[in-house]
Amino acid sequence: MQMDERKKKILRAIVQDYITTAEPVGSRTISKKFDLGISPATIRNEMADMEEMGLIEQPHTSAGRIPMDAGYRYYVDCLMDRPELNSEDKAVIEQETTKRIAEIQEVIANTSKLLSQLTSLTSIVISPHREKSSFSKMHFLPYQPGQAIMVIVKENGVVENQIVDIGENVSAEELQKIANAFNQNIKGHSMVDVRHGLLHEIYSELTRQRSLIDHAIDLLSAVFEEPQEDKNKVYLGGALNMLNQPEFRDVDKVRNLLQIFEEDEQVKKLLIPTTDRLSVTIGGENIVKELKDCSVIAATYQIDGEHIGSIGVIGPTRMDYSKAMALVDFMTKTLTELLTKRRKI
Amino acid sequence: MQMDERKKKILRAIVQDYITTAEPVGSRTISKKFDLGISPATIRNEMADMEEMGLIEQPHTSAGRIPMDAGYRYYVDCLMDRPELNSEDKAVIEQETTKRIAEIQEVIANTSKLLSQLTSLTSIVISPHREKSSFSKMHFLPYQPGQAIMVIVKENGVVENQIVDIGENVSAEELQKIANAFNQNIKGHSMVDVRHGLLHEIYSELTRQRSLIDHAIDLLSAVFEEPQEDKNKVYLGGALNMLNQPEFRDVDKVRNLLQIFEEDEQVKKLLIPTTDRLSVTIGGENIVKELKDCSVIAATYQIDGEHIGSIGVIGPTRMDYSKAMALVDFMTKTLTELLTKRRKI
DNA sequence: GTTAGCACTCATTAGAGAAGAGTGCTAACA
DNA sequence: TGTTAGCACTCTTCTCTAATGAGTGCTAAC
Repeated sequence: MQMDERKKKILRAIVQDYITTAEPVGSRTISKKFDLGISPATIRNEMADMEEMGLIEQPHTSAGRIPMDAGYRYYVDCLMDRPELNSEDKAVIEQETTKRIAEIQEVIANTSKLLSQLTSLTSIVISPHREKSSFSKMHFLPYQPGQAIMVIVKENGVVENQIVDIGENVSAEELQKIANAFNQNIKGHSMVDVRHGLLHEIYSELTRQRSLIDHAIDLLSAVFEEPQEDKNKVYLGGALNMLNQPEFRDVDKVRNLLQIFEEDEQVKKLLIPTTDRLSVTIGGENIVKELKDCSVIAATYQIDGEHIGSIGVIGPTRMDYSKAMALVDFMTKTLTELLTKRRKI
Repeated sequence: MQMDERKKKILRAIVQDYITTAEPVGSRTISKKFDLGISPATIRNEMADMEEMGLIEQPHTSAGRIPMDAGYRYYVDCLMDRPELNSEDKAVIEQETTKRIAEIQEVIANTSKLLSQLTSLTSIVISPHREKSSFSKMHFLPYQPGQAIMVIVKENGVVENQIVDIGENVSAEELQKIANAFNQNIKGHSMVDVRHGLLHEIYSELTRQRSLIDHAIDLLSAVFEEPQEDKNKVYLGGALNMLNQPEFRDVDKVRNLLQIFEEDEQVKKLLIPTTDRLSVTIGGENIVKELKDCSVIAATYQIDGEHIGSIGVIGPTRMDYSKAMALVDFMTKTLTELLTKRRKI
């Protein structure tokens, strides 16, 4: 069966009405609200066809139609208005993002918050992968007797530090030697590399200064064995917005949903980009099967052309795709811009 | 009216039964489950007395009794078993806290998680006040042409860093001079102090090296004017545990509750300690009136005897006070210990 | 002072009937 | 041949009623 013009108009009407009302849409409603110039009976015939095609369904015999996943998919791909940002939202974003912010963590947290506010959906932002960044340099600073501050500079401009025990009898000069050995060997390598092999090279390099080696290895191991805590940290915003959706009137559903939100690994799965551009995952297309009634709009943001994290929103399949897509798209660009600029601060 | 021994036993039975079943407790139930040696009729008479005293109430005429706030209060103050930790929980805590953890943030996040797990309630931990910590030292490290890494060491052992623009024509020696001026003047002062007055002293100190002053002031201002973002950060754990309580079968209640959890300021209010020791706030005693059906167990943790943050759990008034109090108490001590030890690492 | 017995209250549950929304089908119409 | 009006039918939702059951308060007996 083909989707002729009239069917398209009717499907479009069904999706749009259902998005705003969350009620099954009947033939009479369409005939009255949308000026299609055809009678309810005709609409009924067309709807029966589209039901056969798997685009819409009836919750029960005497109810109107609601879109199925395939119906939303067709709507998003073929029927929807071009996603475009309204000027108020744009103004809000620009106002919020011009604030100068020091911490990269905060930039991302703010992005998440803003996105959920504007969409009234739940936002997900995944921060840059920590292990991917490469080393640039390492320094030691004096702290207290027996301790030093180890400062690690990465090539992406992130600086980390840690107080380390060095033992009373290690001098500043010795520390400098360790730092030098370190700097010569690992510049440009990622943490993963270091942990998986380079450690040994540094080790053999350092055997020439026998007295330092034990300390050095201990220090390096301590730092690299640090659990990969916040690599790919997940920021969720507006999880509560979900509770305003009539889809989640039931506490059990709410619990199941929030449970998934609490597991970072699950949330990460949702944002795996399917395309290079804006990706839209509808209902059952989701990898996480518990979210078969939710849709995800996602995109990746970049630094210097490299995809380093993801950003997206999640909501019921019955969401305003056009608005959500416009906002995710714009926020992705904004975030890319912000992070690229940040590097130069 | 007086609370004689028999009334106490009955109230104790009501509270304990209600805590486990969440159902109103009838006179027959008490007579059967608890071996008090008196008939339901007698229990009914006593219950009528206690209802008059405002300790218990009936949800409706033909229901059993449930404790009122005052009833819980009396139970906690006079009737409850001494809060004592069971050995399994203790073992779990000890196992979890012996892991070596680098970031103070993470120590606190873990504490929060652990506490919610063991109590099946929602945990709240408030991190140390950032502005209160005093300066110890400042360093500059080379980074890229025109930029340097500024490392700030606080007296509580926290180290922060930031990449700063210094202009192409500032040498390493000049930076060192700035650092020295800085170190001589502000050691032992808090960020607030610096912002509110010391800046000028440093300024006049530095006038002797006229060429450096502009840079110095700029750098300092930039760092200190940074918004006080994460001062008193709030960590919530197991907010979902609340949804398992029959008290929150209703989505509206869930939303109201989670809404409060999302506002850090509200959550902070809950933990304002009322006593120096473990504080128990029951139902309507809460400042946040939306939580009139919840109780909060809270305590403050310390570094070197100074109260620097709070820790607690929140749950329905119908909670296992004894267990919750034992756990909060023990975790407070554990956290104090962990943080004190950390300073010496 | 304590207890047994009993009438009473009120929430909860199940079932029946009415109302309403929307459909599918058939037959008439252009 | 496509469109429309009319109508019977289905299924949900709401309301009302009756039955059930838990638990009480009161009274009278122990």
